Amino acid sequence: MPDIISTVDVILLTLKDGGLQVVLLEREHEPYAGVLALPGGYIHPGEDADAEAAAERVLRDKTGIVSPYLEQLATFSGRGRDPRGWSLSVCYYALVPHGVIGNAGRTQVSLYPVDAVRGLPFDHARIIAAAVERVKNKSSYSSLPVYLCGETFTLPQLQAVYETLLGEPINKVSFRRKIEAFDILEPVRGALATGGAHRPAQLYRLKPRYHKQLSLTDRGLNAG
Amino acid sequence: MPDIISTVDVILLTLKDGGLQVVLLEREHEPYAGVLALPGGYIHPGEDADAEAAAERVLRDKTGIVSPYLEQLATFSGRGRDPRGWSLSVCYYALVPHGVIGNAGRTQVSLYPVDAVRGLPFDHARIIAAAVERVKNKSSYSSLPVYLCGETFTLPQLQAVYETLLGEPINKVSFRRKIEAFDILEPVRGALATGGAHRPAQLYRLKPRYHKQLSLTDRGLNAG
DNA sequence: GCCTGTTTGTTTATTTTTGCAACTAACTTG
DNA sequence: CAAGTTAGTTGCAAAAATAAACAAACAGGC
Repeated sequence: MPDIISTVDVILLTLKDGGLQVVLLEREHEPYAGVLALPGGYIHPGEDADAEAAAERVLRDKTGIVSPYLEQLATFSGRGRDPRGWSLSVCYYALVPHGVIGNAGRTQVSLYPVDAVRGLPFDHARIIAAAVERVKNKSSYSSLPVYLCGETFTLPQLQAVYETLLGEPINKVSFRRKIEAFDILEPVRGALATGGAHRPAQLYRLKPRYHKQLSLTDRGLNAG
Repeated sequence: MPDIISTVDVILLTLKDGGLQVVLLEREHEPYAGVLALPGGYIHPGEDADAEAAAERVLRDKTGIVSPYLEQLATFSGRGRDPRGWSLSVCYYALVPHGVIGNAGRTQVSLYPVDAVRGLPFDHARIIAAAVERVKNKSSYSSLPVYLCGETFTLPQLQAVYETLLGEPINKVSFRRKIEAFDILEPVRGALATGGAHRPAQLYRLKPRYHKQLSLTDRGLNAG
């Protein structure tokens, strides 16, 4: 019986230049050596407690990044994915503010707009599409997008993040009502003075207990 | 490097006696031979196009059931799950009307209330809990529960299904509005005459094009 | 046969939520 | 210090969800 190639892949997403971007790395080994692909690697049963640990290891080793939010996306498998044979990849997606990429990065960590990636090996294009759909979908009823913001941020900034993810404008007061209902943010003393020639906005940060936990709404963050 | 045990498991759920029940089978082989567990088995790379095909095969071979709705739940993996070593199970959940269990069943196919399962091997209890949570969660904003109903059903019946899944009563007109908005049902000529000493209810069935496709709402099917 | 009980399905009214627009606040720049 | 700009709030109208009341359609008993 032929063996199964067991790997993990990480879809590391961030928001930059008004759109979702994904981290791609040049593959070191065959197949597709030198080609841009998702960070991934074999599961090391001796080293990894489980697949999520493997994903964390791969992400850390290949990009130097430790993401506060890492969630299993799905497992992609089958005969045709990998020229080496029947393969299985447990995929995880991570969301980070784009500031941490490049700072903490060790090798060449480059970002690519998710709509513009082409020529990816394996089924990585499909995997990215699935991750993007999941993020957009989850953004419509949860606090997920806060993981794309930095340590502190203003409500208008957060609203802009939601709007780019959802692809439509949101009513200001509806948005603030929903975020308030999540009850996951706390104001930081000291407003955002950033060179704006206008009233400074209040800075917020995630309440400590929500650092790794999402908040959901049963009504949805609708457009407006 | 030690090898990885790659399997699939199927959480086959149905609604019976006012609650979710799961199909468990006595394991044929070690470890835990003779113990009740989820239907599962090794992935056969030579035979299975992908993990979902493996899940369909396992379900068919072990229970005789082909489920119209089968969705990947998640992959559970790690060192401690299986006494044989580092293992990985891609899990799928299926929803069927409880009528098809036992009819199509070949061997001893038994149902157990999901709240009352105890002493399961591996991490099957956790897997079932995850599946139940997924089903309940998805029921709050989708047409998923129709897969628990038979070929035809009345709106009050469907509402009862939703209410047991969500664990709370739903307002009648709100419910009908939401279902209407899904636009997935069509009336069947001829009302439900079942021995009720009351007005008979209209029978509905899934529109053909929705036989395998969910319909979502962005507002949620709230309680009432 | 007709009254009663029961459940279905619809209509009407009330409350809640949402969306919009106008408003005030607070800052920078000229 | 006036003008411009964005932040944040308030009040109101439109829409939607909920609740209650109602009407329809059957079975069963008298």
